[in-house]
Amino acid sequence: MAKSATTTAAGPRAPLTRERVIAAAMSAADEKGEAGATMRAIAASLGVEAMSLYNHVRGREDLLTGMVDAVFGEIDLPTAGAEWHPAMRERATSARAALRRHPWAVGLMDSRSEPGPATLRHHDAVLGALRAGGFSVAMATHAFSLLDSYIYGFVLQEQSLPFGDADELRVTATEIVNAMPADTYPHLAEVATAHVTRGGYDYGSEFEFGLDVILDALRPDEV
Amino acid sequence: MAKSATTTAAGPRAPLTRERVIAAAMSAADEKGEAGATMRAIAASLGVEAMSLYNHVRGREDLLTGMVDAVFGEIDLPTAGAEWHPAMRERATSARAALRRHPWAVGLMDSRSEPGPATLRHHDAVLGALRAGGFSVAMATHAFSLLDSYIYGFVLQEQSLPFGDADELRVTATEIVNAMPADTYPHLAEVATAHVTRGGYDYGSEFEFGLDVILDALRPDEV
DNA sequence: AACGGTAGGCTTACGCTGTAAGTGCGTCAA
DNA sequence: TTGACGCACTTACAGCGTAAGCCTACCGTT
Repeated sequence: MAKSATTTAAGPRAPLTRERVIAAAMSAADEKGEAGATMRAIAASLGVEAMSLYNHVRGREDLLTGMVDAVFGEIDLPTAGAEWHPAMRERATSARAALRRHPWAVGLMDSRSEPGPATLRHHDAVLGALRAGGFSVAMATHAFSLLDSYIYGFVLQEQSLPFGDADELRVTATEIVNAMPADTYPHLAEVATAHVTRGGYDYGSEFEFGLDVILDALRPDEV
Repeated sequence: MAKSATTTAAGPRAPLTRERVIAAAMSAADEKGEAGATMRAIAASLGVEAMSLYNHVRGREDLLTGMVDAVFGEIDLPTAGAEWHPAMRERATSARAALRRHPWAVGLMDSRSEPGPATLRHHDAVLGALRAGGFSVAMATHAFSLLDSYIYGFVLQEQSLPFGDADELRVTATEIVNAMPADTYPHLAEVATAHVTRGGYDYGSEFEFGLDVILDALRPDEV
């Protein structure tokens, strides 16, 4: 079908690369969910057959690992000379944004144990910012673990909420208040009622709250 | 094959139920990973054909949702009259233990938006403990979100580490120090070196550190 | 004692998945 | 001009979730 154009001129098809394959897989997963990003679907979006992908990727698992690494590549690195406190704040916000752009990423992380180059670079930069801020090696590890746990966990919760924005929350909360037998889950009902009456609540603002609690509790150790 | 025994006596096969199906699926996933827990494999472990499961479960998605809910059912509820601080501490430990027993659970959570009854009961009890401890509705929500984010995120990280215990960490750290081009990831190298020389570090203790930071930063608001 | 309904197994079949294996073309080096 | 090689292609297969329909053992009624 595309045979006629294949002459001496520059090929009618951009060459496949590992990066292009991973990028196509990410788009497919963003649009149709992780399960929708099949080898055939990814290949089709590149105008190619499924098996051609295997020239650039070891298999599906390798592809998923590459996708996760690419997400880390999208997170802003802490600026070189900046103060650690605002730098960590910005990084956390950027990380959350990247993980929300690619909702499949968090769910993939727990099954991947070999970090890619972008992941390593990112981790190294964060540790560096903390060390430069006066954190000891041990304390930097503590802080890093705590901050990242919070970020990943928050996004995980955020994605499993049955509502997306403030309006949907209001609708959902109303349904809950009406549907619930009133005293089976009294405290959930209390929270739901508060949101129905108050409204305008965005779960996203919870992220700021927790992040500030953690950042204010952390500080470099002077030894 | 099992035909002969089918007489008037009590049936040779325990009746299938949703609970038995979910329990079998959990065992299968614990042993062979989420991907290994196929409908056919689960059915086989119950001495039944795959399609029989559909009499008790709407489909694979429904089954996975039930499994996640069952994991929440394994988490200890905060004791009724206890102080909120130790109660939250115990719940966090119990939650981490349950999520570690079933490594597939965290990865499943982000794709499931309808909480099951055990999940609701659990959430209600935690909110109740905080409210009883003097937290306002808003503050209880903050605290809950922060604590759960930390727990989920920590387990997520824990599971994607390329080592399991202190010994494996030492081996891995040694490999990293030896294999790394020394100055591509200087701060990672620094941390790895510290672990090689010091040793005996268990990542699990990081959990305690972060948990205490958060618990100490939280307190009920007196309004 | 005989009967009809129903619950809950079973079998079959379909489209889709990841991927092993082998084929053939386009390009570049000598 | 020729040889080799990279890379996309085709074919094929086992295993997946599940729709549809069948079959039998049980139970309440008559």
